[in-house]
Amino acid sequence: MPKPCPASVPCAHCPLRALPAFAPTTEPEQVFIEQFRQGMVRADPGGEVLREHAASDSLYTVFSGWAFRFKTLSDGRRQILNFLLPGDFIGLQEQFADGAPHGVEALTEVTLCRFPKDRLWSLYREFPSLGYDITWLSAREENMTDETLLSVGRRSASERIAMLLIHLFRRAERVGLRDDRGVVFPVSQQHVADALGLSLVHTNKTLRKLHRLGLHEIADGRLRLLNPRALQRLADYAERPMRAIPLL
Amino acid sequence: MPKPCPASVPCAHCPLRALPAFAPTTEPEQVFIEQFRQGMVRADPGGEVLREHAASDSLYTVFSGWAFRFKTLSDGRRQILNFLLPGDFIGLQEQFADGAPHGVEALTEVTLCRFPKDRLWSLYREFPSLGYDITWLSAREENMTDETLLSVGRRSASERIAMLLIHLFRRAERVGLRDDRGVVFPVSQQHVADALGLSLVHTNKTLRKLHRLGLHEIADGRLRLLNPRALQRLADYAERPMRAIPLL
DNA sequence: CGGCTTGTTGAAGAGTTTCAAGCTTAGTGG
DNA sequence: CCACTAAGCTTGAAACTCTTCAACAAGCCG
Repeated sequence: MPKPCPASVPCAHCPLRALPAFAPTTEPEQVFIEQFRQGMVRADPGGEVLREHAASDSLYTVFSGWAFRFKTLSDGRRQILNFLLPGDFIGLQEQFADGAPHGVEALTEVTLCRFPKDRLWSLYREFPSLGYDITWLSAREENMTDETLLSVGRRSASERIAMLLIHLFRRAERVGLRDDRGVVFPVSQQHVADALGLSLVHTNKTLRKLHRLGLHEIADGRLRLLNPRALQRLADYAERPMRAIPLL
Repeated sequence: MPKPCPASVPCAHCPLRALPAFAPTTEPEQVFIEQFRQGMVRADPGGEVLREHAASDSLYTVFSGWAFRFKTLSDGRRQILNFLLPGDFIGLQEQFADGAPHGVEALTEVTLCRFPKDRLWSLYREFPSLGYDITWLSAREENMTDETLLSVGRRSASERIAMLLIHLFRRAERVGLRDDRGVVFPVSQQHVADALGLSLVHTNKTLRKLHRLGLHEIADGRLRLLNPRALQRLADYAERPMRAIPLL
């Protein structure tokens, strides 16, 4: 679904790998990844990266931009499962199901590194350490989904929003999306609503309330946490140091 | 936390492996698993298998009985993330986090096969195919959590309950827990409520409503689906053939 | 300029929670 | 053998959070 991308950054010069957020790879690993990769592709804002229920023959790593995973009910109700930022791996759930159990849509322009699904097994065979890394990424993603499930199941609207803002801020910050005006934040209120199981109207009112209380500010596609402490208290969120994670 | 278990079933005679629900393992794989395993342990109903936030040095596969994964907020609100049935793998999320991001509690008496966490990497190195299987199990679990997130975020109380009943029925059936009186169902209404992000009272009323409509019956610790079609329609759930899954 | 998307607000209504109470069953100890 | 207790299930009523409906404002783009 994503279109081919003219330019292609060699793994050796990948700006993501330079970030402290990502665990270092060995030389042979990196060489393998480079030849395993089938070039880069891109998708426009709102474009489909993975169609729900459809089969795909690719796996991806987000190189730049934002996207999200989602599921829909037949009458159109949509649940966003997770937001995808640079470094995130896409398509693993589909690897072991028949037909993508969820869709992936681009939030901004997104560029992706593409990998062949049918050769994943060879990766495990030839580089067990990379297989281990993929499991790691999978477990990490599950942890994030679990946290969201806790939010949606047991937190109030204000608490959910506080949680989401902190969480996305941290994640964006880690991949270098922060400057003195906050972090890039291409997420509409409709997306927030769909991610938290809330209606658009109530999301708007709650967001306004937190803003009025001076907890955060969203302007010009950027998010700033004005009172992180209060947000953390509201969300019942304990900050934990984040480990460096693998990057395929 | 679980206690040692006197008897120990050798993998070669494992009754689970005989079920069509599980993918066959090769002879050398099974030999490896057997020596990788550190015996069997058990936990009583209500007992802790994994303590939330605590470190553990074990991974487990459920051999018999029911358990569940959960997270709690500091004021006690609890969200059940998933139910665990025979064949399910426990502890992978913790492998890559510091401290268990969720707890695991026994619902019935549970027996588990225990594996050493610190040797997981050696499994990938020596038997990449088993590493691949573990990733598979991880992706499958994520799929289940995603489905629950869709339920809790976007389905009404009746729809959620219909979904849960179908899903648990299917899973229990697959591991041989069905007879002519339905499937074993050791789940209290409080558990249903905590799994679906509902209050106990509303769960009760909704459950009664579905029962009054003749959709299901829960009695003597057993669940029977009296009108699976109607339940599926209500839950907007499309039955898909389930693949055989790996068993460690 | 008109059309589209996103954000904003008020009011009414529905679904769900909370409070409060009683019921049944199984287990325990006198 | 029978109180007594504890856990789970059940029900009605009141309160509240969140949704739906409806309308308008602001910004962007062809």
